[in-house]
Amino acid sequence: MEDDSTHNVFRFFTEVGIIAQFSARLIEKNLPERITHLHFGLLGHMSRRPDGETPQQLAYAFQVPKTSMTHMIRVLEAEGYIEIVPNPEDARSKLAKITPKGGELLMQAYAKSAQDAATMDPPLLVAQIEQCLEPLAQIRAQLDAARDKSG
Amino acid sequence: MEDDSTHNVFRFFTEVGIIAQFSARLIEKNLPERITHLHFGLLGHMSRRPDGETPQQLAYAFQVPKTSMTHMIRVLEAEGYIEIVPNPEDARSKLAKITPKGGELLMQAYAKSAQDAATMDPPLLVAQIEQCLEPLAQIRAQLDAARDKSG
DNA sequence: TTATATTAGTACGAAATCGCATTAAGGAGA
DNA sequence: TCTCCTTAATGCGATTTCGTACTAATATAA
Repeated sequence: MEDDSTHNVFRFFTEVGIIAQFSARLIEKNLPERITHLHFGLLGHMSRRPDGETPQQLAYAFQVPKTSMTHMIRVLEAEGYIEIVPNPEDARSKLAKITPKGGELLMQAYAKSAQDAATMDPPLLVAQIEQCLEPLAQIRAQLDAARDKSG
Repeated sequence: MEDDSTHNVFRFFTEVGIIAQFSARLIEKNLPERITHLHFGLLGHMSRRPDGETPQQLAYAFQVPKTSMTHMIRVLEAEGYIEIVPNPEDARSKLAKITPKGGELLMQAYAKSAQDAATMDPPLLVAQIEQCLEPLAQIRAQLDAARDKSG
């Protein structure tokens, strides 16, 4: 990779980092105390997996340490947004499932954040966002693949 | 914003969030204990501003609370990567400046991370990255503008 | 079967994050 | 000049993050 590409890659990471920070704030503005955008992401993830997922799977999917996931899950459970049940296939393990209350929170926060995004001033550049979507998905998939190879 | 756009916006935020997480890890792998990608970003920022910046300015630029910035700056100073000098224009304030040691760290981490990025397997999708760069910059600029209006 | 290695989750502790309240300096008005 | 208001930074404390070490259950192998 020659110098110019290197520079572009770093610039890309910088832009992505800043945008991620903004989107996190956008969502957390519409979440209760103690619930972060990662919790929101967890609820969304679980809502697509009604059978539940293990803490391990969740930690992997969200790229956070297992201990951090333990803590996040505990917060969500304490607030009643998820429930933890034993894993019938492995007594060491557990399954985390979203509750109706969690689904409710997810919907509410989604709707409010969508509203905020829609009424932003100056308006969100939806055309640019859609233009980026495919390449970003490819880049992410490639990063996933590289992670799986190296650890 | 109709439903489809809304969905795309959220999907965009999700992809961006995951990629940001990956890039953070990529860089932190080449940084000493206790130094994060945010510290790396701070050093890069300061390297372009030899006269230094106030903690306030840095907190704003990186969108973190002032108290968090106080702490990050303290870590960087304790390790000798920056120096804190009084602000000649305002005795309440201070200026944070990168030191030669900090510049050294910045270069080293940059070089190593560039190497890692270049040797990734499967390889980084540089074409897609460059394709996203402009739209991402526009999106970020627009988010900056929206932030300035509302707070 | 029993010993061994691996794996899921967590307890614990050090460090980081960040909201609230405080201190000190700057600025505006009488 | 003397108040009063605002602002820069920090002290403090509750919470979160995450590395290390541990426990319990599972898989493997002799």
